[in-house]
Amino acid sequence: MMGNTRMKIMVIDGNSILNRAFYGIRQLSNHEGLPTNAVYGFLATLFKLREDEKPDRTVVCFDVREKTFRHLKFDSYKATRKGMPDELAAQLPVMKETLDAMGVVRCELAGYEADDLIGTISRKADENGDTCVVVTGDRDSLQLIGGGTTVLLVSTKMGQTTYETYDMEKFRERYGFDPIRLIDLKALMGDASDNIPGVPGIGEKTAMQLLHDFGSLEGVYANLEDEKIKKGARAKLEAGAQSAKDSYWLATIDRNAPLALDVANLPEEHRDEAALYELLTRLEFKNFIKKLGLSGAYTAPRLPELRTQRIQNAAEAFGLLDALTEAGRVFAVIPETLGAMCLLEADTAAMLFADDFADADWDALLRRLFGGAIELVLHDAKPVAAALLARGIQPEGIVFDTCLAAYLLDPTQSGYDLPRVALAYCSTELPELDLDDPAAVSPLGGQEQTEQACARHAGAVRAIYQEAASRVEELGMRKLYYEIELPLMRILAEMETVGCAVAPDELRAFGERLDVRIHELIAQIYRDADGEFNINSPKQLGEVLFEKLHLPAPKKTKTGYSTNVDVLERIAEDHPVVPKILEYRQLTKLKSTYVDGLLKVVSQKDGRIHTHFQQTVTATGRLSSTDPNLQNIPVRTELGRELRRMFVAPDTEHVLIDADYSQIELRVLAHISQDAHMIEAFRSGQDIHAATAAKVYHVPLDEVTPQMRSSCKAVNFGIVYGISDFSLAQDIGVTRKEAGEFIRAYLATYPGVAKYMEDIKENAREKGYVSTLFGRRRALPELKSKNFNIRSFGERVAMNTPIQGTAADIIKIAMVRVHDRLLREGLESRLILQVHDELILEAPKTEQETAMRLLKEEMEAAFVMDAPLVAEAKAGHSWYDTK
DNA sequence: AGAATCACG
DNA sequence: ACGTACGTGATTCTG
Repeated sequence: MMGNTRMKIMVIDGNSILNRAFYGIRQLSNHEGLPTNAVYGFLATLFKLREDEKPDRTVVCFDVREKTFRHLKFDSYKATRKGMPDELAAQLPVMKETLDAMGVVRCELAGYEADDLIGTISRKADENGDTCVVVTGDRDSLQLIGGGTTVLLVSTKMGQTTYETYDMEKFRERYGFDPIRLIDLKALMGDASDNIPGVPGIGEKTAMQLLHDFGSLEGVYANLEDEKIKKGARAKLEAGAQSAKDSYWLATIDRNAPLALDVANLPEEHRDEAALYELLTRLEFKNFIKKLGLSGAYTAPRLPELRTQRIQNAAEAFGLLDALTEAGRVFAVIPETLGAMCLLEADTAAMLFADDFADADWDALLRRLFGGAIELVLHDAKPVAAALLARGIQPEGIVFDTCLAAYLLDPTQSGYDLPRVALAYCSTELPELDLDDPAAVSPLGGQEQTEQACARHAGAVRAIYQEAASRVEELGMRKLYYEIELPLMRILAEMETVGCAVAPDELRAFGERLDVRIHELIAQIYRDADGEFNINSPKQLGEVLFEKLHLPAPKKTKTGYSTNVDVLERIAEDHPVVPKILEYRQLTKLKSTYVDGLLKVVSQKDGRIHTHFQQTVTATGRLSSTDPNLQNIPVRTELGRELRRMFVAPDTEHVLIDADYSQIELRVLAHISQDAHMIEAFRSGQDIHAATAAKVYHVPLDEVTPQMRSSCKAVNFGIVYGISDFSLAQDIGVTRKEAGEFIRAYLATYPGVAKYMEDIKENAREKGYVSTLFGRRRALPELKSKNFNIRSFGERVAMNTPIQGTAADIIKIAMVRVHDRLLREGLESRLILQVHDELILEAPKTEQETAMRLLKEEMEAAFVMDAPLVAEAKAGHSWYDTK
């Protein structure tokens, strides 16, 4: 049976591919170069290649890291041979375990490198009449090409992995000689990276020429007197004869390693699904679990079996809710449409669908459920709360939100949807469930499956709750969770529901004005550039500016010329088209992102804009705003600021009230660092940037020039971000050295700040995390990275997060206080927006003065600091008018 | 899907 | 010596 059919065997250089993945990731400065990412990269490569190549068998070869046979002969070789970094080598066991679980054959042999094992396997495969695809990142292996053996070369550039198959033909085309002559080439020119000396003085050019003329190393030495060899080269070849011989031997892959592996009878792959699922779960490689079609069924289920109960009768439903009032916490899964509910208490999950009830009954059921008498635990409650508010139902009784808890416990995750959190907290794979999909809840089909799935989701919410609630306590985040984030969730739901009134006609008119000017600019730009092109395309724009018009190109991105505003401003004087492009950029930004973007999201129902505040996105604890983002409405340029005229009070009986904190982050810095000088500057009510300048320049306050103030303002900002001389120099336009001096002078002025910056880094390194004054945490594994860039980033984050995060905590507290007090005082004013250090209310004019005073008071009293908080409130008909 | 750009604090 | 400020989201182009 064997030997009759040609097998396709894929042989992989495990060390090479793993190393490649590791350094590939490290090249990307904003990626964390964690060794497990390299394992991920390796497996990704393996899966992809097996899909593309469809081999019958796969073998992965590894170096055994001690002495190889080459080391025995050449000490120098051993001394400098590049090994695998220890942290990566530490991943080898788990990787080998994974391969074993997949049923992939592994091959390693003491005293041999992976190269030699691959060479030997490919030779044997060839002898058996099989074909062999060698997968490696190492060009040396190209010498193995021939017979049934081809090489698939893997390379990584800028994090992009590319694959290239080399067969005999391709190699000859590329190199101009046979693959086996690669050895001769190395013998002549050497290889610094592999510490093969070659012939001293012979480089790539000469070596290629020699091989071309004489075919092989032997040929070269047999024809040393040939006239084609120049005198100098001849002398070098004579002197380096022994080195050439040694190098030839060093460069040769051993194809006769004493392998125990029976290449003719490689076993069929048998996957151990349970082990593989467990491993991939531990590694958090969920993609692979999905890709391989594994499921949690292979692990012992962590969640108990639940009974499901379908309720379609109104009396029974109200009875259930009465019973739940007496019971413990109820774990609920409810879609945003409010069209169904799954309520888990003890071991029974009750499932109710709106379609089974009269509208009035369903409404009453929702009111009862959220009436406050039942203690509800939900995952991601805000959308449900907002939907209830939109229906005029007050969402009471939500005592825990597992999504919010998971965010507080680790705010750096990329998302917190229930399946993801369930996997992280209780290794449970949840079935798909879309209760918003009318098909799932229609009486026609799939109901039972939906019930089961829903019960499992509710079960997961309970399991997460049990774990997360205690961890919130353990990490000292009880107040942060129950007194800030959870109440805020409800407030955000209200803000989203209320929305913000807009003036769409004025917005359209503004858009038309922009359009007129944009079209003028397009015509002028085409004329100036002597041709049409897509101005929106940085690629085409770069070609026009820097190739066609020959303007100096000051900077490049990884894909080509940089054409950002910094670059264009530097060359604005050099050609009349540049200022027009700058203006075009500005106007099209305003038009497409703001005018068109905002018009698209004006509600059909009430003509207002309802943003969504994200409470579980940022790593620092700030909110973010989406669909639309109302936290980045232009203000810095006069033209952009015009857009704020479109955000208005709904009628002449109302006003907008806007209050913002003055210098909240610097005040937090002063307080946290306890720097006496900075605290004093704030206490005395001075302009902080001017006061800083007076101290740094040693001049009286009234002699501070605008330039001096401006530089110090830049440093004040830079300090908060974790400054470097280079970036400061870039920002304020001085040399790097001057910027460095400036930072030194600044830190001498505020020694408490200097000490804080050092202390926080050390503290973060020791503990592995930083925290805000209110106990919000952010883990910082980056600080332990060997990669300078990653580590430096970690240090800047360690300096910045406590400041930005504490400021975020403070304004959240202010929001809760403002909201509570408006309620307590029976006012109709409503919070509608938050922009990091700014709160906006919509208020009846009759309440204007009261609300302004209240807003300022609550914001300033949110937290008593040594550098006291100051907030200024202003009122106006539009957001523009509150400046 | 990712890169480039630019809007905000 | 390294490569260069923290945190976001939307739009557009491109492979």
